[in-house]
Amino acid sequence: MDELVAKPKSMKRAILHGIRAALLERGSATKVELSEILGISFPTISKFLLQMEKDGELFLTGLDDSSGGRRAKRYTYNPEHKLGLAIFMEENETNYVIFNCFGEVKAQGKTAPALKDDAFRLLTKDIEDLMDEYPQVSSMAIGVPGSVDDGRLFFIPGYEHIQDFDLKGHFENHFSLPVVVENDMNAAVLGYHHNRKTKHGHSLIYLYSGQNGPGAGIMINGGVVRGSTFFSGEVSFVPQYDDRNFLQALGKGKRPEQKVIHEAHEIDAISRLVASFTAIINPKTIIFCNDEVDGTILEQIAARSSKYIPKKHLPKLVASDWKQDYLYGLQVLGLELMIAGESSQNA
Amino acid sequence: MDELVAKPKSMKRAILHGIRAALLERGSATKVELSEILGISFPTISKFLLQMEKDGELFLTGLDDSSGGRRAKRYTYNPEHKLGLAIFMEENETNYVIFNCFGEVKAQGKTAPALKDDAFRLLTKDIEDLMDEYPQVSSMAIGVPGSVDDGRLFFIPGYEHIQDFDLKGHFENHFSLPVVVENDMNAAVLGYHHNRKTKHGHSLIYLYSGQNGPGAGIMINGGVVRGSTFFSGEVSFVPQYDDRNFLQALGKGKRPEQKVIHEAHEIDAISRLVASFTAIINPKTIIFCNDEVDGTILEQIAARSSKYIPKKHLPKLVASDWKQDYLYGLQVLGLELMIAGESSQNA
DNA sequence: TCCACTTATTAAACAAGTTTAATAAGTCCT
DNA sequence: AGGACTTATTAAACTTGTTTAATAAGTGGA
Repeated sequence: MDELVAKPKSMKRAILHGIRAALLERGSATKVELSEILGISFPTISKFLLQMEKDGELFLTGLDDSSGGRRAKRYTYNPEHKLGLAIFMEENETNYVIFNCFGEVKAQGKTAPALKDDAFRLLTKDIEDLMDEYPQVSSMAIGVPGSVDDGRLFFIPGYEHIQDFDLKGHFENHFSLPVVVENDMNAAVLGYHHNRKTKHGHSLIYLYSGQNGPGAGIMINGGVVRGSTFFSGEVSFVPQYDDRNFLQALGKGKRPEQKVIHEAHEIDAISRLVASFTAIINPKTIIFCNDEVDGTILEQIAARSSKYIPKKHLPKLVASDWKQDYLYGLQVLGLELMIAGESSQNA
Repeated sequence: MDELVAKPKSMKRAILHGIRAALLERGSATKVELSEILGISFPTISKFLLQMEKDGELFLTGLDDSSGGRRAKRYTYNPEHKLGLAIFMEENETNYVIFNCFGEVKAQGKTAPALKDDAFRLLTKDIEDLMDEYPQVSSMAIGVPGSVDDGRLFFIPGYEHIQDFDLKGHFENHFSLPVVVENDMNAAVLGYHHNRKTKHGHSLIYLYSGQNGPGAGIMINGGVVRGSTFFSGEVSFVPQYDDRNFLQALGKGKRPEQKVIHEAHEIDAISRLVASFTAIINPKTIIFCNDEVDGTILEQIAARSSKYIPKKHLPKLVASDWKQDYLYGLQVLGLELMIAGESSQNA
């Protein structure tokens, strides 16, 4: 009940943000379209587009076919105007991707694993070189396999020495550009959400039964669920049988190399988890990794789940490319930062 | 990625809303305080307060002690300026409460059970009389024991004849004032949230093991969780043991009159549910009804839960007055509608 | 080809909140 | 009691987006 949202101060930024977002979402637009979409008057849109065109932030890409009168000018966002950098910190390597505003990958590569030891200096140095090569990079999105609290590495299992490290602050200071740090599962669910253009109100759960134990990224009411101690999605601990929780029921460890899910006890454990999700959150969709399940398995899970929950309430079960959703999620986060920034030319 | 928020059109309403909310939250305020809290300039605040004072919407209640200079005028919201009506639809009766902006109850009573048969006409008539007596009522908040989709009664178990009835639309048309309809558990968790001034980001779960089977109201990221088929919180169905879900584990039906939880199998079932909540959502607090548990029981549940989940991640377990939280939740919803309205005098 | 009609764009008058300067109303110290 | 200093309030100039009117650029039919 405090802090008003609609301050005229933030208008300029909000309008700019809206124009950019709308333009990127639709690929191109006319001034009238933008005015209608954003609920901003035509003259104002006009003024902003003029400045943005001067700055090279957008192009005039042609004229619409006439609908009976003067033909409308159609504008397209310049995808190369700003670039984004996404960094994936994994156990044995750190991958990076440089992408433009359309999400097209401009460059990618691999650098030293930053999590192990105190290899942050190496990573920082590598990024410095990268930034020299691509000076148009204007935001960084970093994914890490652990819990994050506003850019601080709250807890990353196996890497206690970097616990509580303010990764966001570190890079923002060093490179003077906006940085966002996010947990890998949360980034993946966000990526899926945007990629499939899921409706805003729909809740999603991304379920991953990796070798470090299963985890879930949960999205409700358009926001990622973090949990009071950043423990949300740690579904290993869900009690499922008289004397076994989800992790124990999966019987992991016995087959470290075997990724695909197929045994009956696994199906039942996952189905019980689906039932728990449904009875508690009732999500629209549960997403599995497509290297762990296939259509047949999903059908088996769906059938088994309906033993526990009325069928009509069960979520849609789908398989998706985790790696790709993860990347897309980081891109979305980075893009958001790029879009939110103010005008380059302040004249 | 559409529909801008910060339209100058909505400024007037947003400012008015902010002033009202801030004034009600703090009890009273000076112009400078409001200006700082809301981030709105002093002259603007001044202009609005002038009009609101003319309209009788607030009072000048005195002067602050000087902090070295001219003493500041202190304004207080007039709690009687508008009244709200809260209606509780229950199985055997319909209760109503008329309250002012401070949440003080001005009148209350009981009327015909509206859910049974087609007794809506009776209820509508009763409310008409009530409105004649209290013409200052300017919002209605209705609580129902079932799922609600934007004011429509999506599903109320046992009352299929009113399924899909647009309760909100019905009353808004009839009385020409804003109406909100909410599920009872959701209203309760909302009420607890506001009553205890829980931080906005914290998630809460209100757990109720009523005689119609248990249910939960869930609040995450400041919003109520509804579920894709309005099935969220139906925790009966959570699989917990080899061959029993939560409802079956509670062993309900055997003791219809016995409300208090105390048997070991109940404790374990609830503890497993707490564990599931924690592993999935990791809420800050789980609220029980104080007529179902006491401090000892809560301690037993906490102890038992820690067998399933590391202690540091377990939520705080508290008991609260459900009826009161429910009322408070409806008041909050009604108040929100009252506050959101525009100025009475449009001159 | 000219003219009536559409639709896009530009220009001018308005509206509403902010910033900055001026004024009013106190307090505290000597 | 009188002045120096603080703080609240009011007034005037400014910024920025909107509304409304005017102009430009096309289209299609006689």
